[in-house]
Amino acid sequence: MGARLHSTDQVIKGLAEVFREHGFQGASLAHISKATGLGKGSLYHAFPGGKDDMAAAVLADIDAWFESHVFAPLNDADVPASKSIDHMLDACVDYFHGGGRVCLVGVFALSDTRDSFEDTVNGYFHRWADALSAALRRSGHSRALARSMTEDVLAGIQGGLVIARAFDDNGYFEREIKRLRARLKAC
Amino acid sequence: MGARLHSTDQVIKGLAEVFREHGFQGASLAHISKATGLGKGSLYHAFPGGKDDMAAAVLADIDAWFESHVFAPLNDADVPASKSIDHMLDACVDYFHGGGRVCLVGVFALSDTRDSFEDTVNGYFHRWADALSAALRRSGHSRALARSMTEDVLAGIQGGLVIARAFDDNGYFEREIKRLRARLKAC
DNA sequence: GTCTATAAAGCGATAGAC
DNA sequence: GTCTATCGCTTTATAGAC
Repeated sequence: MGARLHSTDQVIKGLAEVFREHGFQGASLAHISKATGLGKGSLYHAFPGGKDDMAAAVLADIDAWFESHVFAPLNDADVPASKSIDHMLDACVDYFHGGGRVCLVGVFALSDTRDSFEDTVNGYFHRWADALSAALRRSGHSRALARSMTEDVLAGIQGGLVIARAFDDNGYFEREIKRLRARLKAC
Repeated sequence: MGARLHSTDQVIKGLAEVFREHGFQGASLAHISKATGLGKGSLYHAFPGGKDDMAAAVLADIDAWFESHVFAPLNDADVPASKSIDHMLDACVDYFHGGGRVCLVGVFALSDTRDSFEDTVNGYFHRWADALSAALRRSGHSRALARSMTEDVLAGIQGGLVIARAFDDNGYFEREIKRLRARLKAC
């Protein structure tokens, strides 16, 4: 039973949990009501647009977290690039619970839900890529190499999450992060 | 609508298309009926267990394709390891339409559908990992390095598919394959 | 702001004619 | 083997009391 946590933030956390577990289509209002502790009436009062509004709110929450915890440090010229990159990988391990939590943006990217949230999904990965590329350029890499490494790292993170979940093995994700860290240092 | 392609193989191809596009939950019998050209009665005659049976048939079809086109060559000691690995990457670009087609096994791994098909999902990636590791060992790498490279490659492929779809950019996947190919050669 | 009751539509699945 | 008609249930969403 949802432990009646009705602050806006807690509701969004509950929503995120349901969408991550069941995907957009599988997240029924019955599941959502149970996870948030709110009845349908309350949910539609808070999110007049229904599930679409709820998912948009969750995505905006995720986006804001990554913006402040990951993208901003990467873009900050006052932070040493190597430090902000290390911090990015630490933040990923934390955020994705060492591989036990899927990336909702990635899940949406793979589903037909993608069409409804195309700009948000696109923007999330785009800003991540731009920020990491900027940090890599600050650490002396060419534009082309920075871009290539960035693409490789984003794929490694998302793929690590997919396979960690397929194997139900968080270690898989953590080893992938370790490999990415080494590769980013070595270049 | 569906161009009345009622051979078993064509039906399974239609099913696969629907599951890839909409996921398991989003693949309604209406969609499935349209894509296969078969009515509900015919579908339940062919798949008495309903959607679960249909998805299982699709997964078995995918599994068989990879087994014969990818895993078997990788395991074949008579084929030079470098050749079977190159062939694996070519097969992936072909099969996933250069990044425009998602990996249904990966999609299922991320969804709560995973629980229903746990063994199949697990087995698919496990046999892939074992086959690639075997090829890498034949090409002279230590057990540990072969395993690490294998994990990195599988993550790169799956992650490349996720982000290529997020950006709607097949080039992303193809560049990731190129990077993996270079890394596998360089080691 | 939260709830219950209810509407209207779509769902997976089945029955039975052909 | 394929179809149509139908069942029973769940779905999203709304209305209205409190």
